[in-house]
Parts: sequence; structure tokens; C-alpha cells
Amino acid sequence: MARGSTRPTSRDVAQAAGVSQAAVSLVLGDKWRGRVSATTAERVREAAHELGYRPNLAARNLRLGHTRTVLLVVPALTTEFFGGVYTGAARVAAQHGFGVVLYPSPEGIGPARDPFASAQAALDGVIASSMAADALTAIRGDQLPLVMLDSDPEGSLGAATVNLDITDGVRQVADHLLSLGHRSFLHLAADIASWTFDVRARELATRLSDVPGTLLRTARAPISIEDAVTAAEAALSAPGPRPTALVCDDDKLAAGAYKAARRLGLRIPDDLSVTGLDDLALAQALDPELTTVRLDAELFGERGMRALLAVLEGRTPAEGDIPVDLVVRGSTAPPGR
Amino acid sequence: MARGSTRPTSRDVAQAAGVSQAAVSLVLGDKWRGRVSATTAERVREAAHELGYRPNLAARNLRLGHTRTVLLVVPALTTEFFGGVYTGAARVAAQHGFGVVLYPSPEGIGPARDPFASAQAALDGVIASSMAADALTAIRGDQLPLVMLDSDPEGSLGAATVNLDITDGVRQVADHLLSLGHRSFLHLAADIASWTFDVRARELATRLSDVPGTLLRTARAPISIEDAVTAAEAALSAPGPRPTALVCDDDKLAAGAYKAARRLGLRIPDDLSVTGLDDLALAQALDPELTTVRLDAELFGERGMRALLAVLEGRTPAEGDIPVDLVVRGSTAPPGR
DNA sequence: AGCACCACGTGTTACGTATAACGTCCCTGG
DNA sequence: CCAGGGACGTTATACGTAACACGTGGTGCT
Repeated sequence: MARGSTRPTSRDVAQAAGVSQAAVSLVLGDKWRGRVSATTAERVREAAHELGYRPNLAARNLRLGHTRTVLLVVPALTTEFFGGVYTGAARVAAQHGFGVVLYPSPEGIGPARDPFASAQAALDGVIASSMAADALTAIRGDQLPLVMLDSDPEGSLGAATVNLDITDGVRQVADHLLSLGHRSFLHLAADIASWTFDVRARELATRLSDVPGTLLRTARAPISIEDAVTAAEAALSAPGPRPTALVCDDDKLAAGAYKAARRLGLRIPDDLSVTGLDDLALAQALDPELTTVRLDAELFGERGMRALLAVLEGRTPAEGDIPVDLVVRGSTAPPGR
Repeated sequence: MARGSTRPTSRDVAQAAGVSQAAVSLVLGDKWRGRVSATTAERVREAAHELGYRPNLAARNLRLGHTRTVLLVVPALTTEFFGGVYTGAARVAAQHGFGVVLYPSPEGIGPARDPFASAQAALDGVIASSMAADALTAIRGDQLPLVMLDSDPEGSLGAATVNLDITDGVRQVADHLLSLGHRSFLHLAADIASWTFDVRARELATRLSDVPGTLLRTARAPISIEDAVTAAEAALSAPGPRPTALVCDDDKLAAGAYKAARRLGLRIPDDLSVTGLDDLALAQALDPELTTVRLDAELFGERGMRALLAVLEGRTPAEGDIPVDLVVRGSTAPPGR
């Protein structure tokens, strides 16, 4: 634990350069114009480089009272989606001199489901996906500035929310399938208690209920390919007329549906149209390629970070959901006859 | 930035409980046995809870001289693999009272390619994947305890290394395909300068060179499905005898190869056997399911963290590569005739 | 000459925490 | 009746940094 030679401090640099510690702080903090001569400044920088000086972040954070670091709480990283969210958030954070620390919600990590215990960094604010539901109670307790991602605007008291326009995405899916002539639907729903999935179910139901003669059934599965296979296989081989359109809450579920269809000897899209949601790389790897709703993960992260920045500066975050687009590929077609 | 009411400090708690700040520190640090009465301790805890007190991490870190936080540097999260690595690392870290901060290497993130600028947390050590090559130069400069993942044991001076036994994985792939009767190979290689990919190429070449009459060609593509499609399509439609076996550096490349094969009208595995490496969820979503090498990402992360813990405590990390397993599925078969 | 002002720094302080060192009581045994 | 020690706290200090407040000569201007 104790290293032989301790790290050099700004005082060490000061001594090496023959100046006071204050001067070092000025120079390295780039606040020396008009306070320190250019030659002295250069001497300080040299000494710092020579000693391999790195400022002690803990001390700086303590002194400054803030860390310019925010925490991004996301579900377990089983998909590239939240990688994109991070990328977007980190990009705009960097432009404002902020850092982003990523906290994937625990799947059996340790006893304490407390993001702040694991990401022990001192934080200025938090961006949290509502899908990381288990971590939220811990976050609520903290009075840190908070932005919620994909969360019920009504339900998240006080906290700003940034949402994808999932409602519109589901509407586009429903309209697409309806206009192809489908009337018998199966909804393969994610078995997760989260607002963003509730929205999918609700919007699909209301959209279909506008059209007389439509039928909607629902199956549930955790978001994993294997679980989706069994759930879809069971639902598709249930008694009664077979659905002609399968709307999945997620591309991964759709991938499971593909396998289930293969097992049952159903051809996609001839016997069964399938749609997903996310537009993961997976979507284009499937055969036929998956009709799905593209979510712009990076933009999502950007908007989240901008909203948090606004909260941090006392402004009110921009309103408006993030638009999403239906990408029609080969997995949807008119129902076979 | 400046909140109306500043966060309560341990001194505020002390005042509320009618004790000194030291007593608060003792109680909350669980070091009060024999120093503070149980009733007083309870009173302190109540006051702390009442005020919503959270210790200031920056101050604690400064005082303690360490943070019990380590940084995990990985490539951009385009796959679930490094999510698994994080999970494993975070689990053993939590068992030892450590936190893990995840730093996905920048893909166009900000100007500074410096993980320490982005993850501004004060750190005790670093675990870095050699695939995040662009971040490494920045890391080298720091004298933090370092563990390298999937890195050349010779090349990473001083730093401990933890590696998957990729060499053995490639050997298993080669043996599998050879025993099926294949003699004409195409290697679809990741277009990334990294030791772990060099190893794949080297081992495949030497393994095949042991068997007279084998042919090995190579195509390169960045690790993305689209790039893999074009590279594989070009290579498979090149003049000369068509390879019967396609060894991919990665499951994603294999997914691209599937699409290329479809476009060329080649059936898998009848006309072309394909293998991957990683065993992502993707592997089982493909049709036919992909024969691939399973890498245990969580174990990888665990071993990485254990090694770093060892370095931190002055012990020498355990030796030995992490075993990997070939998973034979439907994408490989004897060459058609 | 007198005065303001600038260039070039230095001394000192506070951030919030953990802990070493130091007091009081009060009880108990001899 | 006093020494000794536990029980229960308190006081003081240091961690490394940023920044405020304060010199101290010299120089230009009137």
C-alpha cells in the first residue's frame, strides 16, 4: 500500500523551481498571466515535468468544493446501447471540462447496491437510467443534482428527465404493421418493471385499439436471447389463431423470436413479421435483417449531460423528447395467406 | 453550482448530536467501541441520518492518502464483453472494499486522450486492456500500480499482465477445422494493432504450417459488421480456389462473414465453415449458431482485479493464463464436395 | 518630486476528514 | 485512602491544493 517514494507534491515542485507553492499553483492552474514572469513560469513547468508531478485530485476537489465529475448510472452492459450513451455524455462533458464516471448497475455485485459505495469518486451530479431500478433508491437519498433517463416525467419528483420518444417509435411500428395488413399481434414484452417498457405496452395497445378487428396478445421474457426463445416459442405455439406480427420490446428479444420461429418452422417474414427496438448491430446480423426502431444512443447521452449541466448551473434543462426512427428491413411483410 | 444550503459536514452532525467532530468520525467510521458509549453513538447516527449526512469523499481521500478506487480502462463498449470484465472486477473489488471506475477509451471523445482527465477521480491503481491502445501512452506516464489485460508479457515492462489463453483457443479452432478435413483457410483478422490479435494470426499460421498441404490467406477488417461484410465478400470472391473454412478473430467479424456468405450464395456450413471468438450473445442469434471460442469475461475481470490487489499489497500476482473453450455449434462441418 | 500603478511574487488560510495524544471522571482492589 | 485503569470523550493536527490579501521595488506621468 505504502509506496517507497511518495508522489511529489506542489511543494516539492516549488522547492525544485525555487519558488513558493502558491506560484506553482498559479502557473500550473494557468492563472499566472500578470502575476508571474514567463521565465519563472517556464522554470516551474520544467520542474513539474522533471519530477513527474501530478496534482492530487483529492486535495484539489476538497479545496474547490466540486469535482467536475458526474456519475452515469446504467443497467448492466449487456448491449452496446449504453456504451453509446456514455460516449455522447462524455463528449459534451469533456467540452465543459467535466468527466464522466460510468456505473453499470450491479448484477450480483457485492452486498451494497449503492453506486456511491462502488464509484467512490466524489461527485457533482448524477445521470441515471430508470432501467437501473435497483440503484435508484440509493440515489434518491442523496441530494445531488439528478437527471433521469427514460423515466416517467410525472413520477420523478423534482428531477429533470430526458426521454427518447418511445411512444412515437411504437406508434410507427404499429402503423407500419397495420398498413401492411396485419391484424393479429403478439407483443413480446421485456419482463422488467420500468416506465420505458410500460410505455411500449400502453402505446401499442391504444394504437391497435383504434383499429377494429385487431387482436393483441402479450408474452413476457427477461431481456436475454434464451429467455426470449422459450417465451416466444410457447406463445407462438399456443392454441388459437397464430399471430402474424410479433412486436418485440427490444432487438435482443427479437433475436430470440427468430430462433423460436426457426424451431417452429415459421419463415420470417412470410409466416411471421418481426420488429425490434434499439437498432443494435445485432439487428443487421440477423437473417432477414430486422425491422426496428433506431434509438440514437449518443444523442441520448449528450442530451442527458446537457440537462445535468443546466441543472448544475441553475438553468432549466431543455424540453422535448428525442425523436426516433423506424428502420424498415426484411423482417416485415404483408401477412401470408 | 452553489446550492442554496451547502451539504452538512461531520461538524454539523457533531453540533446536532452535542458531541465533538472527532466523536462523529469515530462512530461513523465504526471505530467507537470502548471510546464512545452506545447511547451517544446512537445519538450521533440519528443526527447523521436526520441531516442526511454523507461524508465528503474528497476530504476523506485526502486525509487517508488513498481512495480505494481503481480505474478500468477498456476499449469502446461496442460489445458486452467488457461489461462482463467490469462485473467480475467490480465483484472482487467490492469484497475488498474497493470501487471500480470504468473508462471506455475515447472514440472521438474530447481533445484530451487522457483517461485521468476524464475520470477525474483520484485513483489507487489502474487495470488497462491493451486494446485501448490510444490511452496507454497517457497511462505509462503515471506511476500508478498497473495491471495490463491481454498484453504482451514481454513488452509491458514491469506491469503485471493477466491474459486469456488465446493461443490455446486458436489452437483448438485450428485442430477442430483440420480434423473436419479442411485444408483451405481464410483468416478474417481484426484490423487493430494489438498483441491479442497478433497472437491469433501467429498461432493460426504456425498451427496450419504443421500440416502439409494447407493453404492460408488473410483478410483484414475493423471490428464492425459492415466492414467485415465487405472484406469477407471481397476475399471470398477473389480468384483462385475458394477457402472452405473462415476463421474470424471475433464474433462480430463472423457475423459480417455470414452476411457476405449470404450475398455470395454460399451456405454455412455446407459451402463454408465459419468460426468466431468471444461467444457473445450474437453467436447464438446467428443461423446457424456460431462455432466459437468462449472467453470468460467475468473471470478475466476478477483475475485482473486480484492481480492489482496483489500489486497494491506488495505481493506478486498469480501466474497463469485463463483457459478458454471451443464451443462447437452449427457453423462448422466437413468441407462439402 | 510625488504618486499611482504595474510586474512579480510570497505568506497564510480553509476546505472536511481521520486519528494521535491528551484529559476527566468514577470504580475497584489492596 | 490511594494507585490504577477503564469508560468516555475532546483538542489539535495534517493531508495538498487554490486563492485571497498583502508586500516590494521600479517606472512612467504630471
